[in-house]
Parts: sequence; C-alpha cells; structure tokens
Amino acid sequence: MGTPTADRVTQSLEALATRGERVTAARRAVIEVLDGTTDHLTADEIAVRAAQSAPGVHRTTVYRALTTLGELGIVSHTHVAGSATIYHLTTPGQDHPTADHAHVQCTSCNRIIDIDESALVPLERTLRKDIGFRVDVHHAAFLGTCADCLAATSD
Amino acid sequence: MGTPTADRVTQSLEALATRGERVTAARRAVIEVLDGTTDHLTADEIAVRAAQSAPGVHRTTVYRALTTLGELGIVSHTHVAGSATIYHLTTPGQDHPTADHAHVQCTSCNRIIDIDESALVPLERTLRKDIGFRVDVHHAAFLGTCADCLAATSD
DNA sequence: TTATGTGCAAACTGTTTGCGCGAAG
DNA sequence: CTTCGCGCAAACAGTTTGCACATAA
Repeated sequence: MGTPTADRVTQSLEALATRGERVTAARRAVIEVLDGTTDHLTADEIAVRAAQSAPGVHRTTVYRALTTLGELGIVSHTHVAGSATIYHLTTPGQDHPTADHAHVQCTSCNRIIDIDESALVPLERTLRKDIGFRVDVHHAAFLGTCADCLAATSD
Repeated sequence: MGTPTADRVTQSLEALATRGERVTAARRAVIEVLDGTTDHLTADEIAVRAAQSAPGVHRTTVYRALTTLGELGIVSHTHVAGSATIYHLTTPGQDHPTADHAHVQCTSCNRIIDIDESALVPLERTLRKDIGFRVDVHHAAFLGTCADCLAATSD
C-alpha cells in the first residue's frame, strides 16, 4: 500500500497507443480508477469515480472503454449472478489476460471473495479430459454461502 | 423417453397445496412446461409455452410462480452469464432442491452443457476447507469454450 | 484534416413492483 | 367470504446503439 503504480497506468496507455487506439481522457480515467483500487468495481462505479478525474465521462463511454480495453487484454471482467459485471486491470506484461484469481460470491450477503486459481485446477482438468471443455475460471463468479453466513444460518 | 411423468406434475401440485399455496392454472402450466422438456428454459420461454396450455399467463406471473416454486424447492434455477436465468424442475422426493448436475456454458457458441456434479467435488472440498465457503455448484454456469469451438478456433 | 471517441438520448433485455380485479380455498 | 394470486402497466437495472459533435493523431 504506498507502492507507486503509476507505470501500470502508463503501460496500459502505451498498450492502447501501440495498437492504434486513441489515448483519451475517458480511457485514462477508467484505467486510473481500476489501477487505484483493490475493489471489484462495476461499470457504474467506475463511471462515478472516473467522473472525478475526468468530469463529464458518461456511463456509455465507460462501457465502451471497458470493451475496448477488454479486447486488448488490458482489462478483464467477471460476471456476477444477478448483478453487474465487475472489472479489473489485468497485470500488464502477461500474454494472456488471465487473472491470477477467481471469484466466489455469497448468495446470502452478496460479498465477493477472491479465491486462488489453484482451487480450480482439478475442475479444469476434469472438464478438459471428460468433454474437452476449457473452463475460463475467472470469467464467472461461483455462487455459494460464505463462512460467516453459514455460521449465522446454523444459529 | 416415453415414460409418463404426469405424477411429477401431480406431486409438485400436491406439494403446493400441502404448503398452503394455491393451485392455479398458471402454476400448473409452468410446472407442466418444465416437466415436459429436457431443455434449459428461461422465464420468457416458459411463459410462451405456458401460454399454450393456459392462455393469458403473463411473464410476470411466470416469474412469480417460479419464485414461489423455487422457495418450495420444486424448481431450481441457474444463472447464466450475460443472459437469462434458466429454470428446471427439481426431482420431487428429494429433501434438497439440489440438482444432480451443473452447467457449463460456451462463451463462443453460447451452448449450455450439463456436467456431472462429481467434477466439482474437489472444488467444493477445497473451498470449504480453505475459507469455509460452501459452493452451490448448480447455481451458476461455469464459462469457457466447448470442444467444438476450441477445434474451430485452432483451425 | 480525418478517422475515431464521446456525449446524449433512446432502445432493449431481464426482472420486479404496485394496484385493483378475480378466483381458490 | 376472504385471502391470495393474477393481469396489466409501469418502473427498474444493466447494457447497447444511433447520431451529431468533438478531438487525438
């Protein structure tokens, strides 16, 4: 916490430029927002925060920026059942936009918890072997009940 | 395939009555639709089919019926990333509304494939042990790429 | 300059809600 | 008869799209 991460932003912007995409205030703002948080942000939340550094950015623009950044592998997203998609910056420098963690969501308190990708290796392996299906393990949140809510329920 | 399943419907209706819920034409129609298909149906598709046996049933009513039936454990649903929730009848007679299979969805062709729940046991075990999280494995579809689309891509 | 993003409004999908009427029990 | 479910319209959230204007390159 205190480690400067400005170059992550710079790298992302350079990646944009390299691919012939324009570096705009809106895109910069979106990247800065994503860089500056550990939370899982929805497009709407990103729009609100981005509007602080780049007044006037619209939700629409944020969606379009996220789409573009997603296509370039700079950003990746996770579908969350029953609510908005969450977005995060992929660590630049890796070839694949593969995040290093997956998400589980508590259907009781709606909290989203990061889990280590390694927990999913057996699932990946089984599905690939059984039906040739390649699971994209960070692309949707797994649902269930978190420890806290389990405890609360059993009371 | 040819096995009469009328009693599955009857059982569901009886379950309704037993719990003090009213047995209405709309609810009957929804149950019949779910009983009469092997497909994964969305609320909208259920509404369309239900309207054939019970003219005038509205989407709204179908949603409410599905909610009620879900609370009673007669129906369960699976969230599908980026599109509508799919519903299916849980086999009556079991205590838990736990379905016997989970779903994976191909992000390329959007096909939904049933997978055996056993593939998910290691994941369940790991998460329970590591963070005390109980995964509800049939409550959200896992995303990825199916064998066909993988083959098509690598061509 | 000129293609590409942006802002805005509006459409669209999936789902929920408020309300008075109608039917199940 | 009385409560509960229904139909309808309308609201709602999340996301996408069409179009004219602004701007990065």
